[in-house]
Amino acid sequence: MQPLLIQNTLTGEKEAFKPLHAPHVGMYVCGPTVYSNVHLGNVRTFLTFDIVFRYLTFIGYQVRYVRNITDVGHLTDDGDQGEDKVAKKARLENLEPMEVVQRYTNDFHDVMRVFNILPPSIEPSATGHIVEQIEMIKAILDRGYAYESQGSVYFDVRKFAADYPYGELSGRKIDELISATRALDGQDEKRDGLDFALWKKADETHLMHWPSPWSEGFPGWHLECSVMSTKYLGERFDIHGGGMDLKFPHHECEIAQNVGANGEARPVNYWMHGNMLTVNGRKMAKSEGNGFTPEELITGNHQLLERGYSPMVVRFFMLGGHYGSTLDFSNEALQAAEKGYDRMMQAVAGLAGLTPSDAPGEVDIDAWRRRCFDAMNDDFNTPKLIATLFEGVKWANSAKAGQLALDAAQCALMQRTFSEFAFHVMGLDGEGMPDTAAAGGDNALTPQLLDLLVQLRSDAKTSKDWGTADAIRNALSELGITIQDSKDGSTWNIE
RNA sequence: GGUCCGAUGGCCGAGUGGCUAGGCUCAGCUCUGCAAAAGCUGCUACAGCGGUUCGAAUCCGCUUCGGACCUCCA
Repeated sequence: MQPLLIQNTLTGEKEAFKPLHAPHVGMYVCGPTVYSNVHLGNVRTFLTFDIVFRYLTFIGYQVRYVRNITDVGHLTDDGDQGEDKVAKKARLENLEPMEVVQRYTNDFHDVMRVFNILPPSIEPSATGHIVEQIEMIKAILDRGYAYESQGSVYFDVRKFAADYPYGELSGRKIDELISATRALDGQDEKRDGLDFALWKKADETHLMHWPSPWSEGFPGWHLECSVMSTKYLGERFDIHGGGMDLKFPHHECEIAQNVGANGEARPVNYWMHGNMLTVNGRKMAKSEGNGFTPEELITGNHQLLERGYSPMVVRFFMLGGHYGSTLDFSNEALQAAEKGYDRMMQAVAGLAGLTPSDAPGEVDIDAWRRRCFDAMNDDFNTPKLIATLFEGVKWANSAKAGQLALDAAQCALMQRTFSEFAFHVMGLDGEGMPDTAAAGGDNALTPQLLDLLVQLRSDAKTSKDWGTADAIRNALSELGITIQDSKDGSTWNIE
């Protein structure tokens, strides 16, 4: 097994990854709240953990990857006046709440598919686990870390903090939090401003509600993740992921709930947080109005976008930065990524048709391959991996130009390495490659027709009929097909 | 206000004490019927000021600027 290091946000250290029950790994990632379309920032987080999932699987772990769908329970405001986001949307759009949920769940799945983000092993929904959530509230009540108040149940943070560490993950201190919550009034149900809801009593206008021992109501904001991670991964599991902005209060509350319910002191061994996608240095968020949807990105139909970009280019762009750093979006950066991506795909395609040298190879492909592993083993460092792969791109191109010797074994190992790291681990789908581009076209005859045209042009070149040769090249160019000449003949490429 | 993080060449973006990624852009060259592609070469940076060290982008301190979280947020 590869010696993998993971930046653990719980400890702040980069630690050697040791699963509780190797080769099995349990991973939980906070999924989307399905009350609106996902934007590109959301996509980045799910991409981050897609890479984690893919790489762990690639190096031989059997991963149970749980990613939830939040379809109830997030309040729009703090305090008692809060309204469920799903219910609010339903009211605004005049829909059944579950209709809203279904619509945006479908949208989410579509987006994930477009970006080649793999589905998780289990995708549980909050509304499907109301019974379990009620059970966990009972357990927390039984252990004395929650109290009922007018039909609602709140987590007693101070009581909990007296027995267990609270704020460990986010580096918060209880006393500092107190002063920060001074502005929140009108919360007379709570004993303390720090307390958070486990169960909320629903008023008459609330659309989504369930019976419980305390009231007809709905579960609190953070409870579902505690419940579903425990149910499918156990009271203690390996990796919990999510966006940086969920660290506090969401993940802190999750830990408190888990510990409060069963006393297991360390429910999660490795906490991982993906950083934000920014636009002009600011976090992309719905409330900022600077977010765009994947569809807008692809079509280019948004004021921030000069034109559209393909999903794989966007994927490649995002992997060009480390998940733990903020990544700034710009048209310039996207266009640079697009060129780099195309160049890599071309080189990989060229590798397949390369004639190996009889002479022994001149570069150390084994060492290069090892450095690919090293990059990923260093906390999933995809930018480093990409840089390493580009060294291979250069060699492949040099070999094709007859300037570098690569023997048969080396060619094979390079192809295998690109296949594994570029396509398998990074999940690029090779859409820019001639074969697949043509296969994805409308007509299976396309490659043959193009081969024919290229052959005609080559014949014209041989007879020095430059007019015909250039006419064919120009005509194809207008159709978005480029012709590349080399010593071994000409090749075509769509787009 | 509190907590935390960041500041790298024209742009993006890795890199935690000496070996000084990578992509894009730009200039020159090679190849080419021309072009494109590709290859080669060049442009060699670490916000500022101090300090530690034989040696710092990398460690420490201060300053300036930016960001995230503290309220739903990937």
